[in-house]
Amino acid sequence: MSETKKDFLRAIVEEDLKAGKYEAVHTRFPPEPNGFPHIGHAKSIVLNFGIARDFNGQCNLRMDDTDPTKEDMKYVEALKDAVKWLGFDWGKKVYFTSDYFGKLYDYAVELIKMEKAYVDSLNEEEIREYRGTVTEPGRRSKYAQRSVEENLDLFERMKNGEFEEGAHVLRAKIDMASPNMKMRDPLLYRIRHASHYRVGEGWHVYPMYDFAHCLSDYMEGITHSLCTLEFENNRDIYDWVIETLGLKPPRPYQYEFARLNMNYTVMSKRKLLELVEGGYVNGWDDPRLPTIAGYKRRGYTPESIITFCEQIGVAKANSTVDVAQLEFCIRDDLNTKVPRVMCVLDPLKVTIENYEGSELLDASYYPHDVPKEGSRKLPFSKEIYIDRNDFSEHPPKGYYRLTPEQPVRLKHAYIIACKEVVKDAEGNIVEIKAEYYPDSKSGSDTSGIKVRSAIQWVDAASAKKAEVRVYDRLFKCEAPEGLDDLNPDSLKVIKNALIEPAVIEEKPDVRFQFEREGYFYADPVDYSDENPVFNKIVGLKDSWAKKEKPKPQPAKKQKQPKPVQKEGEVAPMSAEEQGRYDRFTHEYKLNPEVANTLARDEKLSHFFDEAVAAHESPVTIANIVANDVARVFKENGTDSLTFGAKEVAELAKMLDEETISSKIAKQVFEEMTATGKAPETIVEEKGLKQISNPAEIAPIIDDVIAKNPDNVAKYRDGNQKLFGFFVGQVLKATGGKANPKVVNDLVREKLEA
RNA sequence: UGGGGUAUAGCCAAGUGGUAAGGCAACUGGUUUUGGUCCAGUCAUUCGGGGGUUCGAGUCCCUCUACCCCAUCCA
Repeated sequence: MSETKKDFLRAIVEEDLKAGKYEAVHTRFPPEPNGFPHIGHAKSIVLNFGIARDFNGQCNLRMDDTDPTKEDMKYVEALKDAVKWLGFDWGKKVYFTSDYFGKLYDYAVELIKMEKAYVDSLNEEEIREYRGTVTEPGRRSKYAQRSVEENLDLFERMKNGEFEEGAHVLRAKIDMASPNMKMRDPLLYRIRHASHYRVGEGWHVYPMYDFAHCLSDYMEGITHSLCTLEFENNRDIYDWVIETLGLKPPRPYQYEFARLNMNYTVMSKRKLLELVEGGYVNGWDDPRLPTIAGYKRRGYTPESIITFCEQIGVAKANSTVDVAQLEFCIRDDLNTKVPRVMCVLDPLKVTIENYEGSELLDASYYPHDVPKEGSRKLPFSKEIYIDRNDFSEHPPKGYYRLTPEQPVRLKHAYIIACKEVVKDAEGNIVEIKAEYYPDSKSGSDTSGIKVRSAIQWVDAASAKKAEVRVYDRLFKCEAPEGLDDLNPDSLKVIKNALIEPAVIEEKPDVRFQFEREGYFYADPVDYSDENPVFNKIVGLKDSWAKKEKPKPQPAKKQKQPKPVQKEGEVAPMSAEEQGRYDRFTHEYKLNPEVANTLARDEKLSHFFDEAVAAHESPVTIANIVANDVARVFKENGTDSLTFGAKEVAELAKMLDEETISSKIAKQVFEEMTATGKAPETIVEEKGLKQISNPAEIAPIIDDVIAKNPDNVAKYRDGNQKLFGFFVGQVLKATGGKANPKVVNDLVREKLEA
């Protein structure tokens, strides 16, 4: 993990490792076994196991099974299958939160003893009511007053099953007025008399996610607990539990990333379940579903899914990935892997009138650009089938295939020409009578005939009948909202496709490219040699189809007039703020924006006044205070400042006297906030005084110009952007000390010369 | 409405004050016995809007806007 691009999570891990915060990284993939895994899980699996692999750490597979009413062993198996299928190794054992019920209970008891948790006996409705709303604080239940002894007794009896469900809950005692709703005395345990799929009947209380998850992470020695964005608000509880219990380090920290969304499909458990239970698809492994089982059954390779997950990256912005990206990954993977064979989806009979007998043609399984060996014999005789799409009686412009006037090559065989089109009573084409050119045999063609296209075909006598299931997007729109958006043509079953015999007799693979059609997979469930069934994995790119009927492209990007953005109202200033503002603008002649920033912030105003008292240079000081000091205040708060107004005044003075450049001033300021040293000392120690002597700067510029002839040419060619590049290079060469104004002038002068 | 997040091309996404990476999609052209692959090329004067600071801002400051998450005894 060095030269490859890092996502923000890997950056955090690397930094923590470098800082010695942990000895090794330890992640976990913690699904609740209450549904079948989908490609969103794959993203998380690839992330968690991938980070562990990249940094030589470990990744646990943990079933987060704290709700006995929802979970089931079949989901555990499905989850394990998914991880295994993707090629990751969870080590010795699968972890279960349910294995920690005992320890978790002990931690809860500890919290009660610390008076940080209490048994609440409000009912569900009351609890909701007491919680308040996002704008109003909640209020604490009277039961929060219970003594430690009473809480201990009650909690134990809850565990023993003495109470009805809902009679009591265990809650953390945090803050009912917290602006974070999650922190308003979150529930830790609830009573459930349900039987747990793993631990059975023993327990009558079950821990909640917020209590169990952080502690499970801690107990397993997890270092980085990665979860999706919707848990951002839960992070405070995560930290609270670990801190309140005073657990000894190292402890895990939670980081959040955006979950995967993809267009033309749905990803939520609820919606997926609706599709399956409603019979809109054929089970959890329906190849149209974005479930791991679906992709697997459809014929996707684990490699392609992993590549996809790596390509889309990990970030914090909610986004919807184009399914075309996934399709690219599987095509790209299969292109170099699978044999090419011929299958005719919509057969049209062709009789080659001047051909007699039969022969076996040599045909490689792989095209010239795939470095793999292997071939089969292709039977050829008088009667063959081609695809109906590959003949056109009245061809559109640009049609390369067979027409009454245009010959075509039969892939791996001869060139044929159409002699007669046979139609039925309704005028449908039922057969083509054709002629072949004996000297045009593939590999030894001396006919000199040029054709535009080579099409797939099968020999009538030896071809096998096959069922081909052609899948299209499950939904007809990018962001489906409900069942109404289902694509009625998402599954097309072709019963009478014809396939060359070698596919069944030789079985060179289970995945194939059906030449010129796409990639297909022998269905692992329904396939038999007697009744072959193939699933379409993905089609080939088809630039002819695109040309023939162009998609209704959303009107080309006309330089649209920028949508005017509504501007909200700015809160009016208080009298006090207004007073400061007036003073700053009149007395000190500050720019209104800067004055505004300062005036609206009491601490900044005060800081500013103090600094000006030390050095009478209001404008310079105001700029530093309103920009840089404001940032420090924002980031670190105003307590524990390492510098005071006096230091800022000194900095301003050096700036005013041009001892240092504004660029260096930023650097000095950083140093000042980090170490608390006086600006003069920093400048002195690091030798940061500005270089303004042109004689000193000029040779450096010459050097930069000499080293970048390409960019000089580009600049002189009119690429004005490069000006900044040269200035930057010169500044870099001088450690930022060159006076940028002088550099600018000199660079311009020399470049224009 | 309080709090927590996010905003860079049609879709993802790098980018930590000095030339707006990369992938997908799209579009040219070349090679091709797959209208595939491959190869060469095009595709952001600009980073949600407006101001400010700076020689220089996608990056720092102020402000506005839009979207997502939180008031399950789910996770």
